[in-house]
Amino acid sequence: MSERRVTAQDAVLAALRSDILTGELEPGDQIVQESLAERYGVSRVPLREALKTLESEGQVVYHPHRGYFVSELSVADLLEVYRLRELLEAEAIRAAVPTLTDADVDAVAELAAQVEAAADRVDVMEMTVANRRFHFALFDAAGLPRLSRLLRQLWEATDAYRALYFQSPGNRERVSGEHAQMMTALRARDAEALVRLHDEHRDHSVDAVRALLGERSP
Amino acid sequence: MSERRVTAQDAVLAALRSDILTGELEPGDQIVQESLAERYGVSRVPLREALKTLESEGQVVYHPHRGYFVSELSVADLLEVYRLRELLEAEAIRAAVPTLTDADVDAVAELAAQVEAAADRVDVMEMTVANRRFHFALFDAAGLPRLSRLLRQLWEATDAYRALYFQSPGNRERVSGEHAQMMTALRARDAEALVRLHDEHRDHSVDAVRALLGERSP
DNA sequence: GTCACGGGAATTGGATCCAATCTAGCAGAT
DNA sequence: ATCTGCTAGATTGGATCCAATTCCCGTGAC
Repeated sequence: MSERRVTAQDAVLAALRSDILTGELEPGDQIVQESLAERYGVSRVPLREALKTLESEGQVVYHPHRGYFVSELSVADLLEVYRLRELLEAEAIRAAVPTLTDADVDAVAELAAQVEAAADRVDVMEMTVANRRFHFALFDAAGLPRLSRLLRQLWEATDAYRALYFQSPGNRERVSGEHAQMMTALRARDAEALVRLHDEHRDHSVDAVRALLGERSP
Repeated sequence: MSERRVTAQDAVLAALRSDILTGELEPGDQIVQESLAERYGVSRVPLREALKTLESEGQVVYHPHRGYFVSELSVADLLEVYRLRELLEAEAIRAAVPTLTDADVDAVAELAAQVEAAADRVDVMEMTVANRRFHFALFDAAGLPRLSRLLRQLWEATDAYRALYFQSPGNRERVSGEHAQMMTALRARDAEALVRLHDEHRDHSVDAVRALLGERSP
């Protein structure tokens, strides 16, 4: 994972994620391999390998002999993602909090500051990335790599909507405030409070994303 | 999923799973694409696509320019898999039980009978397959497709060891007995009892698999 | 007007070929 | 003896080409 990105399939995978996240590729779109490969400047082989990993994450769906399509997230699917996140993130936080040193907590605080800085600059893309680093710093600290991986899959499934969520100034402000509360609980090593704050934090975003989904496909 | 298997990559994927399950490909082995492709009678392209999906399931690990290797399951990883299964299966069962009709319960009972029949015939491979159908009939009834998919991934990660578990006559007998108890709880629509039985059921297999792992890599 | 049925274009699936990278083994220096 | 640097072989990564399947659209029968 941390190996330097050299292969074309990795570059293509990153490009695909970005295109899905920015809406360049919209839910329901067929992915025409020939044209996309040309756009990325590679052949179809590495593109297809990247698509296979996106398929297993549920970001695209595959129909043999018909091709890959950007997944359409239904409301039911969205709610399921958040329900599973609730379950798994609580587990991660409870496992992580007791193991964190003061230095670790400071590092997490630094990441929270980066999220806020991006919010102030109204850099939505950077905020999305920083926000993810902040939350996963906590999750990864649990030392349960499989759990981390499952959570990454679930987060990626709703990446497109999270970026939209950060578009609104009100949401950006709320996120910063909630992160600050979470840091307080974290410094107090109060795992249960942190879980509760995390749940509220997530509930706010699910409400917003659900509203977005509703207007898009009524 | 349920589309008929026509493409070579699907066939190769099934073949790879089977080879890993039977130990034809052992943990730690490098997968030499050329020779494996030849053995399966296909070119390297569909093989590589199948490997990509196994990679995302954690069945194989991938190092750029070095290749794919069959994953080695550490004790820590094993315990993590079972810990996550405990969490997610409880959720699935609680969601599923209230929705099941009498006909559904009968269908599950039929699957339990198939497991027992395979056990009596000492058909380990068939027992593995039937056992999986039995448990997932329950999980899938929750109507949470993402949850089902995560559980499939977790089960697949330990498939190789489950087959070993069924090798022992004692284990086969215990499994049948525990399934019977679970059916009783299911008929009573007692989700909590079912969750508890499921946990015990799982604990037994984790103990056995842990013992296997221990003697293999001390 | 609707439906069934070709037939050709578009698209995907897979095979083969070449380039890039890694690995193993040897030669030589220290 | 050990370490370093190099070369040759093996292996993977990617591009191109051909085959197989699907899709789209026009034609004709009713």
